Amino acid sequence: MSKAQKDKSTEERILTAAKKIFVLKGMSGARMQDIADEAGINKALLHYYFKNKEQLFEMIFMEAAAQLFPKINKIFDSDQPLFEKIERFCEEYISIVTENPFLPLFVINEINQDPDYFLKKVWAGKSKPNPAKFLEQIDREVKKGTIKKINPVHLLMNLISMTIFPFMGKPMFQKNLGISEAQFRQLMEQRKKEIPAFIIDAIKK
Amino acid sequence: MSKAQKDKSTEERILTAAKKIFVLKGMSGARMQDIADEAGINKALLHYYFKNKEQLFEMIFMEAAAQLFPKINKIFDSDQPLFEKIERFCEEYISIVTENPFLPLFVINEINQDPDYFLKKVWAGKSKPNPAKFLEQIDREVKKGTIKKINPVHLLMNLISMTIFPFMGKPMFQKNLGISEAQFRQLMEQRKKEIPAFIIDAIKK
DNA sequence: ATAAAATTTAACCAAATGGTTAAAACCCCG
DNA sequence: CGGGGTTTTAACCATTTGGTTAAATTTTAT
Repeated sequence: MSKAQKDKSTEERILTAAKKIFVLKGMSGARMQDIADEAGINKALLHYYFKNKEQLFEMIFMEAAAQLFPKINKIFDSDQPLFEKIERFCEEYISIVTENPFLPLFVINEINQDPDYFLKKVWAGKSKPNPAKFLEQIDREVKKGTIKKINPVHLLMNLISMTIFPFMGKPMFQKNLGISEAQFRQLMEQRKKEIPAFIIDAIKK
Repeated sequence: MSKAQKDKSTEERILTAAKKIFVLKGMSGARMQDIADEAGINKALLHYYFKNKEQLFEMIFMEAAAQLFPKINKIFDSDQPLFEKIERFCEEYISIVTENPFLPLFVINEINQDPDYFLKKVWAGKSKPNPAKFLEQIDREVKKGTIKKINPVHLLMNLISMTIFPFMGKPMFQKNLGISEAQFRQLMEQRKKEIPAFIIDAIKK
């Protein structure tokens, strides 16, 4: 059992352990025994708290998705100017993911396993994302002549890609560029400013 | 058995089937029975051709990695001017991945499962990537004053992120933006020009 | 035609895995 | 102290899964 868990309640410890294992190995790669071990308990007690693997997985997945998605929507749906939105998105998103570096790969993975099922689950009831507002905002700026002509979808893809992908490709980048953990963190910290600057340079007239 | 496979040799059909299943479900999610079914044969024959799951998986993974990595290196290591390299990379990479949309997620996934093992395997013997040359080239352009001051590592990350990520987030983008298969292909086709233009706009003085 | 190779059938095995159970031990609160 | 919820122990079960085997059948090349 890892140190950080000793004081927490058993249920909390199970959830923390399950998150770690599921996020690391995915649904099919995770073993209930691994989760029990990680939580410092036995399998019987694990099932005493959670009926089965699927139910536990769904809790973890939903929590992970809730950590990643609603924040995007809130920023994109706000009434800030375009450039400020871009800056805020990078800032907040990189902060979240720096603390949970494996979340994006995990979530995207499981979504790819069954897009209809998981995406319906994710925006069930609450914050279904409304990219329309953000896309229209870009369109307006283009027509105003504030920024260069660009298909808003490409701009959105560029923003999200540059923000998220480095975390998914982390081991690859690290091995190929000889980057330490500390250096990687520092790079990601820089990207909070670097990406908005890059984008603004690319689109402003 | 899918139509495209009827004429191919059994071994080829197994490899095609295995690629499809492994790439879709990952090592832990893939079932030997699924591969046999997909290849239109039975499990006994599958093991008649391939000793075990690990050996088969490694062939598929190596083939997938070989499809993705060496081409990057060749472009980055060439003697073309910077802007041409960027254009060529986007062009060729998007072409490859359009025909194999699940490859990047698959490879990145398995690399994350065991970075040391898989990355050692990938650059075993042959094309270990040499990003140094590309990074130095960027540095030279910066010093020459041709492009704005930028950390080459960020530029490299931006380029690779924008090129690859949209394929990994495909279902997410499709659901959220209401994009059909045809529209997605068209968007990716556009990105062959869009990304280089975007980058060049961002960095040229 | 015949031998060799490829393929199917079908049964089987062992290990891994998700899940259950019942009894005992532990712990905390009234 | 006593009882209710918690946790352990340890055995057990059913299913899934990777892998094997042997015999029968089909295909292919000589």
